[in-house]
Amino acid sequence: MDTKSYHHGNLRESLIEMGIKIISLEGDANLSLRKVASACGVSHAAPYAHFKNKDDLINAMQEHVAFEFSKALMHVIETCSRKEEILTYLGKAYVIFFMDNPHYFSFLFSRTEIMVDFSYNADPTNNYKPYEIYRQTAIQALTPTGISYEKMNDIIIAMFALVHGLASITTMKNTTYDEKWEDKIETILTLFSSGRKG
Amino acid sequence: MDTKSYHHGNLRESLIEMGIKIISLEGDANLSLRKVASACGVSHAAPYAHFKNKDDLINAMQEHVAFEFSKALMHVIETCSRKEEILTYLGKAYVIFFMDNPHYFSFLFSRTEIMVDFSYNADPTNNYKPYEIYRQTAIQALTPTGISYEKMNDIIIAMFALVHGLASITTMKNTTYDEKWEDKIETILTLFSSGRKG
DNA sequence: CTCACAATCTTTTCGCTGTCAAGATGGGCT
DNA sequence: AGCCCATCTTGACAGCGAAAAGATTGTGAG
Repeated sequence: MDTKSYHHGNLRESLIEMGIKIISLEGDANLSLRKVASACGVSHAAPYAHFKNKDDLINAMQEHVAFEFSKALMHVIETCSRKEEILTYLGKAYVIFFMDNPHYFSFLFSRTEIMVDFSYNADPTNNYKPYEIYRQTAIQALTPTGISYEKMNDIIIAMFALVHGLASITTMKNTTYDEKWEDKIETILTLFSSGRKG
Repeated sequence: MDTKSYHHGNLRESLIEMGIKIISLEGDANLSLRKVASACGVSHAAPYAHFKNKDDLINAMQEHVAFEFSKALMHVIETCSRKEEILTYLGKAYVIFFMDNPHYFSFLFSRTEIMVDFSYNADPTNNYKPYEIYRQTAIQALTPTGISYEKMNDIIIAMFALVHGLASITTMKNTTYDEKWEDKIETILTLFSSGRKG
């Protein structure tokens, strides 16, 4: 905060937040270490006291955004009153998070961290990973139906792919859709499960 | 071909193909005009005789890959003998195209060209655009079911999002899945329609 | 045939970038 | 009080996209 002192005092956090701000406004292509440093009122090499290199800063930024994302998902899970439609609301929150910040999508999912793990021996402690959140919620929602574990696993992957695909498409550069399209998300998300019921 | 002559003779096409080769091997982050030029045995400014700037070359590369992609999809449509499962096979081809070349996915769908157009007044001449190919195939496949136009439209968007989401997930950096996971794609793709039937 | 033109390619230069090395600063512990 | 060392600055270097200016050569008009 004290812009005059030689030592910034909170540079590491400031760099992360400023970097995310730039990403959200201009996208990853326009992110440079020197620009972030300058925006923090600091010389171009100052970041190297806190991060090994540019990729190291980007990883920290990604963790920060991923945590915000998981918070948005968890909030829906914890406050949803109609548990029978929780997968629809969770999916809608998933899509809307990225519609609000389109640049976050490619930023989050094109980096080194494992955001999705479909392998049989996936780490169950990946609690903050989007697919793991969706998967555990879906298991709770689908278990009462008595579907076999194998089939439930496939269904969850399919529903997650549908949600993730909608997020990918709606955040694509120059993808066009009507204004009321956002209202359609819920309808589209329910198609899978309603189709399975009827 | 003649590496000694002052004039390359086929530089424009060579730059496009070499650029795509670099993308497929190293991803877009490692693509530079100078590297492409050097790989073509030409000075670093030579590309400017054929392309306005780097983005112009990238657009040409994207068109080239998009055409290859549409060819792969059209080939499935034209050679599919079991028309009742054409949407499954089309979706599988969609996913496998990008599994074979993971770097193509973000490259194709993060650029300026409109690859997906969900608006009501979408240009119907976008025949080579992936969503338009999928949509027209789906209309032919679903029309006999007698579903309303409105609902069919939503269903097609949902199925396309599922397919596109699978492609996005399977090509994500560091996404892990078992070897036999590729065999599961077909199963997962059929879940939507089989759920709707049963 | 020749010769000038225009397309193509090279060289040079510029500002920006990531990264590293060396030095300056000053908060906090002994 | 004085030293240490994390933090920050300055300066340098190679690689990048881009533009300007000059070199080369295929080609078509005469």
